[in-house]
Amino acid sequence: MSHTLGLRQAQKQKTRQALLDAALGLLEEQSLSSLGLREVTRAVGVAPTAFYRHFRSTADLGVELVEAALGSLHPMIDSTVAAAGDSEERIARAVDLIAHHVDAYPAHVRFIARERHGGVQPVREAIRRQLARFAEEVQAALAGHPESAGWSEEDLLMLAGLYVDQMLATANQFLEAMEGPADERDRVARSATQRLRLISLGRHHWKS
Amino acid sequence: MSHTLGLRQAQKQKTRQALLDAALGLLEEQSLSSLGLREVTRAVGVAPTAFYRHFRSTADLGVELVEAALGSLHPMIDSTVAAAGDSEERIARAVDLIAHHVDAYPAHVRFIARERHGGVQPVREAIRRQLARFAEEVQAALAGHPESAGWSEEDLLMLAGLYVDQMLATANQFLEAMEGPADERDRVARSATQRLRLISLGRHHWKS
DNA sequence: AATTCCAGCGAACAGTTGTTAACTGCATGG
DNA sequence: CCATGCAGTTAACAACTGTTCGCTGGAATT
Repeated sequence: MSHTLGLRQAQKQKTRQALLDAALGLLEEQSLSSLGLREVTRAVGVAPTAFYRHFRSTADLGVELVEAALGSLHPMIDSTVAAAGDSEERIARAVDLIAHHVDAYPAHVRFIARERHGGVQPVREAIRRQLARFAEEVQAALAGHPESAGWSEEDLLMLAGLYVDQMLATANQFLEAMEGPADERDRVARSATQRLRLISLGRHHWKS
Repeated sequence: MSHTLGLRQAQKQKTRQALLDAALGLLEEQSLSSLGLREVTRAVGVAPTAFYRHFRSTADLGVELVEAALGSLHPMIDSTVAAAGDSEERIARAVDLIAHHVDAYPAHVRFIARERHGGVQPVREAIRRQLARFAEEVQAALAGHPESAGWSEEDLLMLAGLYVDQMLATANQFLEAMEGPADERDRVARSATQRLRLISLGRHHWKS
C-alpha cells in the first residue's frame, strides 16, 4: 500500500524526524512552552527558517510528539489487560512492561508527564484525547473479564481510568528512579505491584 | 512571637507578595521554565531589577510558590484521614474538601500539577519533598485506624501514596471540569468517590 | 531537454531577554 | 538630627527570539 517515497520526500522526512528527535532531547530539561524554534534548528544544524517547512510552530511539533509517544502504545493495552492468566500474572506482566518501556523510551515518558498538565493547550488536549482513548480501550478489555459481571459501564470506565492513571504514575516513578540508586527501581516495582494488588482486591469485592 | 514589622519590611513584603501573585497569574497559561523575570516585574509595575531584591531567579520564586501552595495544607490531612466516622463519611468529606480547595485556589492547584513534572529541577524537588511529607502524614494517620492492624509499614506507605496520588488526580479533574459544562463537576465528584470506595474496599480485604 | 517545484539558506527586522552598574529617596537606628 | 541601610530606579549591554523576504540548487514532472 505505502508507495515508496521519492528521494525528495525521503530527505524531507529525514530532517523532519531530526527536528522531532532534537526537540525531544531538548525537552528533557525544559518545558515545551519555553522551547524555541531556533534552539531546535540549531541542534539539528539547519537554518531557523527550515523549521517552517515542517511545523507551523513549536506547539504544532509538540502535538506530533504526542502521537509519537502514545500513538504506537495502543496495541499494548489488549495484550496485557485482556491477556491470559490470573490477575496476579497480569499485574506482574503490566509492571514489567512499564519498566521496560521507560527504559526504552525515557524521553517520551518524561515528555508526556511534563506536558500532560503543561503550558501549551493544544498539546494538553492531544494528550487528554489519547489517554481518554486508552481508558476506553482498557474499559473494553475489562468488560471481557468474567469478574466484570454486574458492573455498570460507568463503574467500568472509572476502574479503567484508575488503571490508566496508575500506569502513568508508575512510569514516572520508574523515571525518577533512573537517576538514583539502583535498588530504587526494585522498590518502585514492588510498590506498584502492591498498588495494583490492592486495586484488584477492591475490584473483586465490588458490590458483592 | 512574630515581631511587628517596621514600615520598611512591611513594604518589602508587600511587593514581594505582589511578585508572587503576579507570577502565579502568569503561570496559568505557561510553564515556569518560560516565565521571564521582566514579565513578572512588568505585571507588578516595578523595575526589572527590583526582582533581585526578593529572588535570585524565577526558579527561586517557584520554590517559594510551592511552599505557598502546599505548605499550609498539612493540617487538612489529619482532619480528614484521622477524622471520626466510617470510611464512607470520610470519603464524602475528602472529595468535598478537594472540590472546595480547587474552587478557592485554582491557580495553586494548576501550578502544582504543572510543575510537579515540569522543567525546573529545584521546583520539582520541592514538590516531591512536600508530597513525600503528605504521604508520611497520611501513613501516620492511617496507622491510627483499627483496620490497619496487621499492616506492614511498607504497605501502609504504599496505601498512603496511592491516596496522595488520588488526591492530586481528583484535584486536576476538578480543575479541568471548571472550564467545561457545569454537570462535569458532579461527574468528577462521583467518579472520585467511586475510586476511593474501591480503594477502601481493597484495603478492608487486604491479607485476610 | 526544458520546466516547474520546493526544501533549505542568508540576511535583516523589531522586539525580547537576564544581568551589570551606579543612582535616589526614604525608613531606620544611634 | 544625622548617618547608615536598602528597596526600588534608570540606563545600558550583549545575546537571543519569531517571522519576513528573496534566493538557490537539485529533484520531479512533462
